[in-house]
Amino acid sequence: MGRSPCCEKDHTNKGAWTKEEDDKLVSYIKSHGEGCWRSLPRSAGLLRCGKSCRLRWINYLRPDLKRGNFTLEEDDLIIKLHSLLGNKWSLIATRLPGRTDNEIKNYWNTHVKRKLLRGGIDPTTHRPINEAKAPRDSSETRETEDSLVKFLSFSRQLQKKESFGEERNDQKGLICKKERVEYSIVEEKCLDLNLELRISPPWQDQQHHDETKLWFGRERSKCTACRFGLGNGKECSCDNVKCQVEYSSSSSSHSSSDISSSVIGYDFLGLKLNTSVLDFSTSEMN
DNA sequence: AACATATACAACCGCTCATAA
DNA sequence: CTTATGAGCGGTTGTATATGT
Repeated sequence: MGRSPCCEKDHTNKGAWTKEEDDKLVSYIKSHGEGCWRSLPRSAGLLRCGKSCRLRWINYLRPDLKRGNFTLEEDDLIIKLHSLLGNKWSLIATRLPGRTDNEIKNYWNTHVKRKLLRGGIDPTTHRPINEAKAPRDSSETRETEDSLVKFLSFSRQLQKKESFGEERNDQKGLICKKERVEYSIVEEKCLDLNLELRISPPWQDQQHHDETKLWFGRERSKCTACRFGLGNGKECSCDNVKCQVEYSSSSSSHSSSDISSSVIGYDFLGLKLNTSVLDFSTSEMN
């Protein structure tokens, strides 16, 4: 026995919303609030499916939506979050106030994906395209990070130039150099993603939490493994003394040899991190 | 000007998950 | 425990607009 349909399809409008429908939906939600989407269309006098109303409200009519082009910072954040979370658009959207999952998804598919490809990065794996199929090890983790940094730099230059009317040369997407504007982009060496992610084990104190925040912020420059709390483990590829101290203190209950199969902590989403390589697709829910 | 193709994005569809009965 | 239901998510499609030929 199949599920009953979410709404009566025969008597509902489909396709683009009219101004009148928008007004009805907005005024109804303003006076009654967001509630039962199934019954809302009838109550609001709309010949629409509840799902359609919800989508229209969330993606287009909500007053707190930020319209307009994505900023460079939003661009960077989306790329970084996607490298961590994959196609979890709703999670990504929670980190971009005023942006919806649908908007980010569309933006990704129409803009970011193409830019990554142009920069030689596989948009799915966030790794260099020519190495996308090779097995991952610590040196490649570092290369991936380097590629990401290079791409972000490239992306910024491209966006600046495009905004000043630079021409793109043929299908290869090459930039034609013009004398007019030369931007010197000083790219910070570290990825400046400040998610306030707390991947460290829950027993750790506030001081450590503050340090973790620092590390994910601009102040520290660490390898990927260290930023994910795996410092000095086999994934660690930097010689950051701070990483080594951190690793030895946070892993006092287990040896470095067994960390790969241990629960190393919980991230901000409540995902249990239990492998040496941060892989959200296989992490269990806490 | 007319047509073809590419692009952007709103909207839809089918599925999963959470929850109440 | 099972089933029905609503909410939400992510993939896909449809369509308007822009650009190229």
